[in-house]
Amino acid sequence: MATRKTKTQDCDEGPVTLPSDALAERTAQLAWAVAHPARVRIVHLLAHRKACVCGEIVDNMSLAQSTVSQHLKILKESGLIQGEVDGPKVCYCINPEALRELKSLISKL
Amino acid sequence: MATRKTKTQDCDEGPVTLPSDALAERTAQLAWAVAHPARVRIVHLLAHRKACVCGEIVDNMSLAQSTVSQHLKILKESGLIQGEVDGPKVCYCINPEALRELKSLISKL
DNA sequence: CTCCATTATCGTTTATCTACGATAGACGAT
DNA sequence: ATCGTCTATCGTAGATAAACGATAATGGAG
Repeated sequence: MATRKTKTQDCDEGPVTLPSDALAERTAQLAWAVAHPARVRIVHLLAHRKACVCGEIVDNMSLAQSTVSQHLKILKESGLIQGEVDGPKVCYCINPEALRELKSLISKL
Repeated sequence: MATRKTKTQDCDEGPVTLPSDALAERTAQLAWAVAHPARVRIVHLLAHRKACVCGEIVDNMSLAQSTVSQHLKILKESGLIQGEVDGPKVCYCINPEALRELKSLISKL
């Protein structure tokens, strides 16, 4: 333990509070999912149109189709969005529960 | 076969709503700052102790000092935390405004 | 079956992150 | 001035991300 007894007026001496490892990792995981402008836009888009979208996402993003597909995969893996096959197309939609989880975890920071 | 597919039922045909580029990028930037478990822990720690902390952070994290310092730099660059030199030590504290901004941006997703 | 549209995946390149040890700089104390 | 402490930076290595084009896979239409 360091010998810091004097002049601690600047520092709060309260107990150290850290989130559990699992919580911190989940928070980081969800935050990371929206840690890219393209993914922010996708989440925003899906969150505001209640239902799914498909290749429209690509049209609204100045990125190659394969790149968008990769971002969609990342979002899907994080649980934030879900994809449903509808014929040759795929409809994506928000997973409201995961989005709520993200908001909740961030709000508790 | 049905002439009309389920698409028109599943998909909201409303206008496409996307956040402005600047907004999406700021959201991504702040999200990225907490997109690592170590940085989540640091932010959480600083947010719950009102004032600053220094090498304690290192002690509470099973990472090398240089690595922690790098994470602190990232957080500082994002604006989420601030560092104040106090003699040979450096006291870090949360930037409440930036933290509020992060929470606000995420909550609006 | 063949063609077309839609997505996902592969392979590659480039850039960035993450982690560490070593080292330099700043400061108080002796 | 020198020493010990604390923190930031440098240099490096390995892993991962981001972007693209090319290609495969799926399924509807003709």
